[in-house]
Amino acid sequence: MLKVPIMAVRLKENNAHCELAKGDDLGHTRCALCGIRPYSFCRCLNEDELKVFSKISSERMFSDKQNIFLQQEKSKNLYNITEGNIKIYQLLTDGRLQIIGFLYPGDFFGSYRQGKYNYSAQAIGDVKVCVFNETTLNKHLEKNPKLSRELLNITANELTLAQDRIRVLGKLTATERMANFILNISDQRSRIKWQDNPVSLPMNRQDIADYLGLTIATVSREITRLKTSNVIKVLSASQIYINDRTKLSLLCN
Amino acid sequence: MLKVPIMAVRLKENNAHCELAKGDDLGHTRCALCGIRPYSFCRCLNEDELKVFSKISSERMFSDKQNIFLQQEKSKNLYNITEGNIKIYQLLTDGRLQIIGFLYPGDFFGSYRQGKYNYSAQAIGDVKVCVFNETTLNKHLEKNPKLSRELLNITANELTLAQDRIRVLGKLTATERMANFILNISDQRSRIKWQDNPVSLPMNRQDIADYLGLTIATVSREITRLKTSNVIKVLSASQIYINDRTKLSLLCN
DNA sequence: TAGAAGATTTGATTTAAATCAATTGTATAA
DNA sequence: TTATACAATTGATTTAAATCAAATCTTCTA
Repeated sequence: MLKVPIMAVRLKENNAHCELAKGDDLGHTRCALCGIRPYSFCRCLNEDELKVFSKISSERMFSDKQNIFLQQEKSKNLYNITEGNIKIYQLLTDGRLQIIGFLYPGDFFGSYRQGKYNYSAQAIGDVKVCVFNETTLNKHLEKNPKLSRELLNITANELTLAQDRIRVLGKLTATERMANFILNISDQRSRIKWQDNPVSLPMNRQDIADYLGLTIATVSREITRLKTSNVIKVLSASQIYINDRTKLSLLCN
Repeated sequence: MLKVPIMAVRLKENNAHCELAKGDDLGHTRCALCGIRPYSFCRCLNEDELKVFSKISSERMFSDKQNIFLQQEKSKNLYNITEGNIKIYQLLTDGRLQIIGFLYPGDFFGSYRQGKYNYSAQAIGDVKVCVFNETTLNKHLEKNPKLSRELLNITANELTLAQDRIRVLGKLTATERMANFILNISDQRSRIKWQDNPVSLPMNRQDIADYLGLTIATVSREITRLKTSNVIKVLSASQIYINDRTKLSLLCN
């Protein structure tokens, strides 16, 4: 594989100068009003605990392509998405980029190793997140075993998803990866009760390529193949209608 | 990628008819004598808690190529390795196989989703494991927040390692994957205070290939390349001496 | 110790996906 | 509406790794 230094330029690692969301002064009521809670780790908390939780967290907004944090930074915060999508990615020294995951409302992120984040995180479109100071949240976990259990369950589940991705990147063909991707997006959307067909893709073709370990040209060709074989309809670049879910499932492996 | 049905035969999914390890009747003292505890999730327990822990767990032995469990099985147990190595893997419908990870003494495994294991687990050589009934362990976690926290930390760390593997399989060349692999094995060994140079590889070339998303021929060629460029010495098929760790690190990416 | 079986290496050739290079499609602003 | 920039598609060619196929090297057993 040729290592193109040009790729290093592709991603502007602009520092996050985000603004506080409106209504943050009413912090203790924020969680009570949060619509994504049923799909988030804080769902295990009761009303009183939620009031405390509102106080130890704050809300921030980011706009398209803004970085929430970078991989090399000292990890100070943990995050929970309340609105929009983010991508988490690792950047190689020569500019190659691997997208580890696309995250949705309710997803918790900010995992670290030896005090540094294990990936960079960047907003795709407008994003709202809940921010927790790592130390504060850790202290809170000591006092609140329910929350530790919930986080353990969520993290263990994330791990199984990461393991599935290892299989996809290690063994599947371009066609299989693409089929998998579309079905996963659809499943993810239905999990949080969003329309699962057609699916809208918040990310562009380059992102899909960087996620699937392919190139933009291959992604485009595979989408065309799925279209030609009537498995999907491409309503617009970012709107995909699944015509034949059974056929799509069969293509997954 | 051609899908060879022959490969389905490669792996005999022999059911695990394992024997109880000697001394299991002395259950309550087993943990106290366990040498791998400092590297295992049970390290957070005090002496009294360990006695209880010895009682809710049992020890089992497996020999080379025996399956501890299969992916499609209902998950009933969780495991901790006390001796030897195991591989966890996912099998595709057409026989292709992806090794998710090689596990070492101290490693905890048996993660599941919707009541089924997320991978199959097989012994590489002789193996001793600690077995926990899932329900029993979960009840124990309720009573023991320290243990939940410890498991959370361990699982979160596993997740970061899985994310690194996603990068490796998504973006690295065969040479880079091989270099990474050797360094990772060396690091893993030094973490549990084993000799980190030369490293002995418990797995064969086919396993390495299935782990790195390559073929046996490519793995062999890459090892030859590293040998020819004096980065490593191949003492025997399974004994690799790292001649130049700096060069090896540079090859990683 | 011979020889059989299996594991590993190495060589020749093919191929899936990458790369390079236009071209077409789609927003945004003048 | 038309230019402009950017995103996505498509075509031609290259290439890294797979596949196919021997040839060695190990290990085990008779």
